[in-house]
Amino acid sequence: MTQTQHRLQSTVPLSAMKAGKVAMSPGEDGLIGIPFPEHSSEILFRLNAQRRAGLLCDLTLTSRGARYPTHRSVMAAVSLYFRGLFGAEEGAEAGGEAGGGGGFSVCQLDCVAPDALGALLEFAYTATLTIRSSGMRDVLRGAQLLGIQCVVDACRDILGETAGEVEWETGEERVQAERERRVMKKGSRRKIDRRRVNKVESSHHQPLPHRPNINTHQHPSTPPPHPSPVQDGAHSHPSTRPPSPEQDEHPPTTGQNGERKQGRDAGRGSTAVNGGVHWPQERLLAPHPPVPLSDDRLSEDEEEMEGVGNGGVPSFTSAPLAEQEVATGAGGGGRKRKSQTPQQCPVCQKIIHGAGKLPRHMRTHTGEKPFECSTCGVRFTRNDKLKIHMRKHTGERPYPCPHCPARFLHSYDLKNHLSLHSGARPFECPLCHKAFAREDHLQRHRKGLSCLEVRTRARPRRGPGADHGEEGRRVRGGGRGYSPDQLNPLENLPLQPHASAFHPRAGMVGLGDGAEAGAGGQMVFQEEADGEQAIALLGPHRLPYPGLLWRGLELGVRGVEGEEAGGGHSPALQHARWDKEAEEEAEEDEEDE
DNA sequence: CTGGGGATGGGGCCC
DNA sequence: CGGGCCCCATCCCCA
Repeated sequence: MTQTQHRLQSTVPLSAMKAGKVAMSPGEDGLIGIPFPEHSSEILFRLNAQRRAGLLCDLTLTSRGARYPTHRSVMAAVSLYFRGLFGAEEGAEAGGEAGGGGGFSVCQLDCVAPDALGALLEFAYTATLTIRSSGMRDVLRGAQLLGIQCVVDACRDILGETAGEVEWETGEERVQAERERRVMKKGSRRKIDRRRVNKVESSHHQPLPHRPNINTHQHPSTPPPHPSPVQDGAHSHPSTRPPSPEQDEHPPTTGQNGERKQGRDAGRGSTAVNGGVHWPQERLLAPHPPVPLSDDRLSEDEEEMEGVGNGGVPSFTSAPLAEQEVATGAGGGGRKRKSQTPQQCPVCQKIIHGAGKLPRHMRTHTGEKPFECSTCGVRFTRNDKLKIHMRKHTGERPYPCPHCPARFLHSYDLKNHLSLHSGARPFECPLCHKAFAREDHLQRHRKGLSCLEVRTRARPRRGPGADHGEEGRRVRGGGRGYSPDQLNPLENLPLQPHASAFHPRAGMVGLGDGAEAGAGGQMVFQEEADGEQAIALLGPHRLPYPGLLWRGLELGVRGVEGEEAGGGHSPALQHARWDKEAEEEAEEDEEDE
C-alpha cells in the first residue's frame, strides 16, 4: 500500500492532500480519506528520539535508582494508570502533583523492576516490547500496575497464564522455564495471534512502517543517590498500587518490541515492528537488537522469526482470515491452499496470500535484503530474485526464442518478445485505438499525455455495456463519451463538470471493449460540435490530471482493499477489470449522489 | 512517445 | 505449514 500511497500522493495535488480531500466530485461528496500509514510511526519515532535526548520530557520515572525521563502525554496514552493519574481520562482526577497540571515531575515506581520499566517505556515509544524470558514476569507485573493491558495480555499468553493465575511468587525457575518452552510452541503463538488479528482489523491503527530503533540498549539509568523523592500519584493510585515493591530484580528485561495501538487493543493488534509483537525466543537471551535492518545475513530461521516476531504478524491475522474462509467454505472452490494462509500485513494492512509469504512481504517495508550475490555483492530481498540475478553471471538464459536466436533471463521477457514475432498487439487504447504489444505500455500510454489529443474523428462504438478506458475517455473524450442515458448533460456537465467529467461512467456508456457495435450500441462520439461543446464545458478537466487522479484513487482503493488475486491478466480480463473498476466507481458515485 | 530490458512484489503450485 | 520456484503485473529506465 505504500506503493499505492506513493502513487496516490504523486497524483493528487498537494493542496488537495493537505486539505484532506480530493476533488473527486463536485460537492463535498468528494471527501476521501488519504491515509498516511507512516505518520503515527514517525510521530512515535520522533517522540522516542526526544525522550532519548531528554527533550521536552516533563516526567521522570524512577525505579530503584534508575531514572527514565519521559513524556506525560505518551505515558497517559499508553497507560491507564498514568491516564488516571494525570487526569487525562474523563472522570479521573489528576493525582497529586503529578496531575495534569504542568510542570516537570518525578514518579517513583519502585514497585516496577527497573528493567521492566525500561522495557515498558521502550514499548510505549517504539511499539515493540523486547524482553528476556526471565524478565517476563517483571514486565507483566509492571504492565499490570501501569495498566498497559496489551502488554499484560501478551505476557500472560506467553507465560501461559490466565488473568487469574498470575503468580507473583517468582523463583520458580523450573516452572518458568517450562512455560517459556511452551511459549515457543506455535500453538501458543498462534493463540496470541489469533486474538490479535481481530484487534488489528478492528483498529485501524497504522503499525510502524519502519523499524524504529528497537535496540535493547539500556536506558539511561543514572542511579542517583536517592531516587527522586516523589510522593506522586504513583503511590497514591489505589487501583494500580503495586503488590509488593520487593520484586526480585532480575536483570532480565530489556525492552522492546510490541506495537501499539491505542489502549487495550493497541498493543495487541499491533505487535510489531512492523507490526508484530516480538516473541523472540533464544533471541531474548541476547540483549542485542532483535531485528536490525542491517542484519543482512538473515538465516532462514531468522527470517522465520522475523515473520513471527517482527511481524508477529503472520499468525496474527492469518488465523482469523483463514478460519473465516475455511469455515465458510468460501475462499473459492479449488484454492483451499490459498485460503489457509491469508495474512494481514501489520504495516500496510494488505492481505498477503500464500503460506510463508508474509515475511517476504515484510521485507518490502523493512528494506531488508538478506540475499547477497556472492559475485557482485548486489543484494536482494528474495532468494528467487537472487537466483535469477545469478543468471547474469553464469550467462544462463533459460528462455530461448523459438523463432530467433534471442534468449532471455525471464520467462516474461520471452513472452514479450514473442509478441513481437507474432505481431500481436492485443492491448488497444480505447480512446485512440493505438495498439500495444504490452499491457504496461498501454497503461503508460493511458496514463500519460501521449493520448491527450481529442480524437475528433467520430468513431462508432460498440455495444452498450462495454466501457473501457474510463479515464481516457473521461478526460479527453470529455463530452464525447456522454450518453444521454447516463448523464444529463444539462444537469451534470454545466453544473458539475467535475462529477460528470470524471464520473467513471461518464463517457463510457456504449463504448465497447472490443465487441463490435451491436444492436443498441450507442454512438458515444457524437457530432464534432457536440463533442466540442462538451469539452468546453469540461474546461480544465480536459487536462490529464483528473484521469491520473482517478487512476490514483483507483489504485488506492485497490491497494487498501487488497489486490484481487489473479486479477485478469489477459487483455480481455484486463478490460473486464477496468469495467469492473468503472462500475464500482459508478456505484460509489451513485451512492454519493 | 514508443519499444524493450530489467527490477520488484504478489500469488499459486509443488515439495 | 513454510519455502522454493515459477508466473504475472507493474513500474522504472534507457535508447
